[in-house]
Amino acid sequence: MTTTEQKILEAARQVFLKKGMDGARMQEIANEAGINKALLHYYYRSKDKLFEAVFNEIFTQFITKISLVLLSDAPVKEKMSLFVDSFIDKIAANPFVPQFIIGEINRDPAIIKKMMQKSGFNPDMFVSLFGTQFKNLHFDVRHFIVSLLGLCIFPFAARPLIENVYFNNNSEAYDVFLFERKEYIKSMMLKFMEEE
Amino acid sequence: MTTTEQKILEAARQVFLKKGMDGARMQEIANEAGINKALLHYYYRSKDKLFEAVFNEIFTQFITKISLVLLSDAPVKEKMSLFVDSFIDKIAANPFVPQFIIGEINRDPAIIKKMMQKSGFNPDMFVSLFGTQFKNLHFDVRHFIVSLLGLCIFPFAARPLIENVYFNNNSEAYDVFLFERKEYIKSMMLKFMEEE
DNA sequence: AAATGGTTTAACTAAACGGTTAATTTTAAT
DNA sequence: ATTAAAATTAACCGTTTAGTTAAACCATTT
Repeated sequence: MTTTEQKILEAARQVFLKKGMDGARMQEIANEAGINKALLHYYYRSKDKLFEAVFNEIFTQFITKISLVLLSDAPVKEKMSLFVDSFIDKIAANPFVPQFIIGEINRDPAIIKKMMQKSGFNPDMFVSLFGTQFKNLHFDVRHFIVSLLGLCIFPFAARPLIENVYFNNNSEAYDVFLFERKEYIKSMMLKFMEEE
Repeated sequence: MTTTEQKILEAARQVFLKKGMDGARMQEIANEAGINKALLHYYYRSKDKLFEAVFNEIFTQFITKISLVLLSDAPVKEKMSLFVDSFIDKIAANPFVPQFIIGEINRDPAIIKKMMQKSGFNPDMFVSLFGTQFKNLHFDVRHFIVSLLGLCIFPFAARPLIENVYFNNNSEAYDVFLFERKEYIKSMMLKFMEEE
């Protein structure tokens, strides 16, 4: 059984994910949840508050996914492979998430601080933990992680464009491309990480 | 001397770039241009038309930049280096462009077709021309280009987040990071392209 | 100097928006 | 069964929004 509050959050999640804060309408969220608009304000006082709840949920989930694998103590190459596989699977299951997060942190950069402390993540944690794991390599940890994220996220965020240019808007063909992508990224990074 | 029409387009460009279609307000564009709001409708009938003009300008400029280097007949490794350097410089001079394009093509994927034909670019052109240039390598052209774009664009699109997590919101430090990025991407791709 | 026609403005309109209110229904405790 | 609290709704409110209108401006032409 799902409570009304959950139904609202789920509906808000769907609408906000697709349309973003600026494009979303309270009425549409209410319709999606199958309730009256006033009920949104009953449970979440304002559009801002409702959005914050949705963003927090999505952001926390996202950053948790990123950190879980990376904070494990597997060997770096193996860790990288694990990350690519699980991360791309995760995005494939929630394809709107990357573009949503990217859009909203650019709309309101201040939201990051708020979410970081709310979700209990400490920026230092990332730097130090990733750092100690990777320090034996001559790679720059930050560039390495940013590269990994960019390689995984970009094909989802820019999907409509790439799908048009390279796949003639064939959606199934693009799904195949996204599936192949895991192996491509892994082989690319492994070669880069080779010591010769 | 700049005409009112140009002033409007320039103002609209600034506002749309920062806030996107949904977040932009005609009044703000009018203020930015130092004119009356009705004048916007005099030159560009509607918000949609004005946005289309702005998007077309930005998109055409963007895709032209991408294609110019890639369509040259330089050797692939050299071409890749040229591309990374010039592309990152271009984005650094227009940091809002990537996020803007990504956001808007997701909001309205249909806009891509419209822009493609308006700007005279033919999708086939990319596939075939890139293809013939790269076909001697065992690399998948599409994955290769998507990787290159992701590596270059992502640090700009996700700047607020990365700047917070890795640079404690030190903007100058992040500019250095972006500058370093050119060399990092090039060395990464060169190693990947090596035949052993 | 009167008329013309493109340009610009202030004032206005209608619709959409986020949010409120007051009343009604449902739920749960006594 | 009665009552209080929680949940839900319809109607409404004030504001904001894109877009319109009619008149004023201003340089050229007649």
